Amino acid sequence: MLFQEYLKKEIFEIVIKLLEKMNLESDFLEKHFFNVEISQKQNFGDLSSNVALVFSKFFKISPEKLAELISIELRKDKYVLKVEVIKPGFINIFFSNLFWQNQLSQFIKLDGSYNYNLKTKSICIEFVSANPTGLMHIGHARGAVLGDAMSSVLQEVGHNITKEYYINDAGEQIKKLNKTILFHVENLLEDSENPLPDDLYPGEYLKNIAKKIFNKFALKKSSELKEKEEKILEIILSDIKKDLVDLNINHDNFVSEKSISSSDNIKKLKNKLLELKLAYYGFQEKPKNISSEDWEQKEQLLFCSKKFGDDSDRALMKPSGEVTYFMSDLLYHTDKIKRKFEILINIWGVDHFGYVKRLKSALSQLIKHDYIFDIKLTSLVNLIKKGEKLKMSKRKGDYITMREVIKEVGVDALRFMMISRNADKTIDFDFDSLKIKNKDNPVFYVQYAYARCMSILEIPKKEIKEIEKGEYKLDYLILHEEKMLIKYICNFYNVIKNSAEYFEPHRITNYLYDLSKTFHNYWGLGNIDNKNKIITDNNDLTKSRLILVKVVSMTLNKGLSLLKISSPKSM
RNA sequence: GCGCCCGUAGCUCAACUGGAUAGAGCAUUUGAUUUCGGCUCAAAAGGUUAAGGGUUCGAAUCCUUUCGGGCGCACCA
Repeated sequence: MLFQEYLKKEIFEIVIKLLEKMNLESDFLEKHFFNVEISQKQNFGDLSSNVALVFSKFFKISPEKLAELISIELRKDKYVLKVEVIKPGFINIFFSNLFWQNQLSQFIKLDGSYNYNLKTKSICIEFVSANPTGLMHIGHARGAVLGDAMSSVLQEVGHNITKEYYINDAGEQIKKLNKTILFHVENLLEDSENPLPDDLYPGEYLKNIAKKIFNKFALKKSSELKEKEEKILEIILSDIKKDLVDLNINHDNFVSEKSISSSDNIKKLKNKLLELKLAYYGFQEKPKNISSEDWEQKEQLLFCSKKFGDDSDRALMKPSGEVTYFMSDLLYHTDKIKRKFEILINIWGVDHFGYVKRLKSALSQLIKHDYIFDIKLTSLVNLIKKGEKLKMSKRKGDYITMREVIKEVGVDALRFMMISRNADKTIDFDFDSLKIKNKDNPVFYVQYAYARCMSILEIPKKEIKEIEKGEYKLDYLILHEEKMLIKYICNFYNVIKNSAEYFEPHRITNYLYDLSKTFHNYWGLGNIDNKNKIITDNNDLTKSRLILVKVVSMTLNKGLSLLKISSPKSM
C-alpha cells in the first residue's frame, strides 16, 4: 500500500478504536474527510494529517488533545520514528528510511497498474464539436486538448470512455456556408470579383474550398453545386479531422446533428415535452439588451426554462417551424442517455455559457433515472506575440488557425500549455516563451528531465544488467533528495485520482513539473560533490540510485504519455 | 440593466477543494563558477491574496457589499 492509503487506513482504525473506547457515535466518519499529505516543510516531518482538527468536535475534546491520543497509537507503528503534535492540532509524522525504501519497492511492484478502487462508469465526453464552417482556432484547441487529456485520465482510473464530436451539419450555419461557397463558385464561373455580401462567411479558406469544388467537379452551372453540398462539408470536416489527428486526438464517434434530428425524432420529443407540460406555444419576452424597435414578437414553441431558474423561456422551434439549436442539442443528449451512458461530460467554450442552464434543466425533466451531466466551460485564450495581444476576429474571417500555432510552437508545447491551466482561467498563450528551448519553458524542462534520466541509464551497462536480473537493494537511498523523489513518485497515483475526480488535468502538468524539478536538483548534487553523483564507484550504491532514476523516468513517461506529450530520449 | 466566471509577488501561474509561516518559475539584487557581463549553481528580497464586513479553532478558498476585467442574455451556434 502506498503511503496515502497506508496512513489513512491506520489513522482511520485508530479513530474507530478511540470512538469505541469513549462510547461515541461514528456516523460522522462517512461525511467528513481528513487529509494525509506530504509535509510542506522539512520540520513538519514526512507526512502530515489534519485528522484531529476535522474530528475533534465529534470527540468533544480539543484538537490538540485528540491529536495527542492518535499520535500515541501512531508511535507504535514500526516504521514511525517520531510523531509531533503542533499548535492547532496537526499531526506530523517522521518515517524511517526503511519505510521510504519499502514504498519505492512497492511502487516498482505495481509496475504501472494501480488499482484505483473506483466503480467503473460509462462516460460520454463530448468535446471540440467545432462548427464545420472553417478551420479550428486556438480556442478550439483548448477545449480539444482538455477534453482529450480528461478522457485519458478518466480511462486511466478505470472508466469506459467514449469520445464524441457533435457535427453541426444542420441549420442556418450550414445554409450560410453553402451560400458562401456558392457565391465564390459564381464568381469563378463568371470570372468576376464581386465583393462578398455581409451576411456570408468571410475568409480565404472558404474561397479555396470553392476553387477545389469547382476544379474537382468541373462545375459548369451553379445548380450543379447544390448536389455537391455534402462534398463541401466533407472537405471542411476532413480538414478539422486532420487537425485533430495532428493534435494526437482521436474521437470514437462523430455524431451528425442531421441524423439525430430526423423529423420523426423531433415529433416524438415535441409531443413528449408538450405532454409533460414542459413546452407550450407562446411568445418570448423581449431580451433586456434589445431595443423595442428591433424586437419582433412571433409565436413559437418554447420550453418553460423559467420554472427552473432561467431568466426567460427558451425557444425549441423557430417561428418558421424549424428546430433551434437547443432542440437538436436536447435530442442529441437524450440520445446519449438512451445509449446508457451514466456520466455525460461536455467541454464547451465559455461563450456557450447561456445554454448550460436550459439544457441541464430540460434534460433533468426528461430523464428520470440517475445520471451525471457536467458541462465544463473553458475560458478564453489570448494569443500573445512580443508582449502584444494579437487581435483576431472570427467574424471578419481573420484569425490565426490552430495549425499555424502548431507549426510555430509544436504539439507538445501546445498541449502542455492548454492542460496546465485551470479551465476557468483565461490563458495568455505566449508564442515566444513556448518556443524557448531551455528550462524557462516548462514542457522542455519536464521532457529534459526524462531525457536526462535516459542518458544516465545508457551508461552503466553492467549495473543495469544486474538490476534487470533483480540483483539490487534500495538500502542506500538515504539522502533527503532521494526521499523527496520517492515521496513524489508514490504520490503519482493520488494525483491522477484527484485529477480524474475533479476533472482537472492541470494537476498532472504541475506534478510533472515538480517531479522534474526535484530530479534536476538531485542530479545537481553530483556537481557539487562527486560522491552524490548517480553513478559512483560503489556498485550497490549506484544500483540503488539507478533504480530511482529508472522509476523517475517511468513516472515521467507515464504522466507525459497520459497527456499525449512525447517523452524524447534525447533532445 | 440582469446573470455567471475571474482578480494571489513587478510578470506568468500554484496552493491537494476550509488547514500550519500563501508556494514555484521568470525578472531584480548579492555571491560562487566560467579566460564568456551571455551558461550553470546558491542565496536574498519581493504579499493586508482587489477593498471592506461576516461565518469558526482556522478563510485566497464559504456568505455579503463595493471596485476592476472577461463572457453571456431574441434568432444564429
